[in-house]
Amino acid sequence: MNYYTISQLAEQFDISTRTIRYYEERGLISPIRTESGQRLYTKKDRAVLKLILRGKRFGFSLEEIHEMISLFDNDRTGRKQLEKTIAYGEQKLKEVTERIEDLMQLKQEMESILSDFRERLQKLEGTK
Amino acid sequence: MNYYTISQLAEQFDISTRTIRYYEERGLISPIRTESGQRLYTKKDRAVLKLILRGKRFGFSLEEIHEMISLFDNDRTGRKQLEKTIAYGEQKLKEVTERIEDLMQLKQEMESILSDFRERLQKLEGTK
DNA sequence: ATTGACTTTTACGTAAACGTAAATTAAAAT
DNA sequence: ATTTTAATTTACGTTTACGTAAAAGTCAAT
Repeated sequence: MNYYTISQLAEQFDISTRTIRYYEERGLISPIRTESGQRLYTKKDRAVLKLILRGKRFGFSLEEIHEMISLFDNDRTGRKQLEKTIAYGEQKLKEVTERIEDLMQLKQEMESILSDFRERLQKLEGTK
Repeated sequence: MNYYTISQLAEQFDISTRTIRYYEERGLISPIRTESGQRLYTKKDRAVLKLILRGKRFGFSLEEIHEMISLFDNDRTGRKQLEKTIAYGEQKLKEVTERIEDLMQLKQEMESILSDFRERLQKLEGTK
């Protein structure tokens, strides 16, 4: 298993190193360190970063993303903990589903507006 | 046709009046005024506000939303303008489609993680 | 007519999510 | 060995999207 440096990840995702360090400040990602203190990122860290960026694109706050990440990498073994995690996950799943439906409606509207514009353009072309 | 006051809209959408005035500051919404200067919102204004809030839920910035709104209420008649508007709309439509696909993938992943957790819970229940 | 609820503008404050710069140290390249 | 490039921490700055408060005018109800 080999590692990524911070600038490699920054380049891959087209974000700044500051941004990556900021996510670490906020507890979202935890790279290991070399003896001299340099950060090294595993594939898993990379995957987490990808998750963070995806969450951001959907308008989730870093705090929300933080919670969702704990859902993913969490080793909760207790029954109570498991139930809590499942309940939280179900709620988030519901939110995601709602967003999808919402977005699909938006898509519909945009398509109808677009076809309206296209029609107008057709008419203009006709009278040229 | 009758009007809404700012606090009526604020209540309907569960946002502050400050927020609505801020959207106006940014040029996203333009209510008419009474002689004394009070803002009055039409149904159309209400629809625009709804659009803004939806855009926000999807993580669009007010600036992006502004652009998308001009797409909706815009009376562009020139051929060049129409073509530009259509091109912009198609691009946004593509973005929305990508987001939907992205979200559906996220949904899949969450579902699989959840079923994994549920399985674990089952096993725990079994050994009780 | 006056109280109370609502609205307006102006303006300063704030949290989130970084940007940017400085000083220092380490790694990579020549 | 020494330049160049990349990394680290610290810390102050900035933008977006509002919150909050003050001062003053207005509308609605009693």
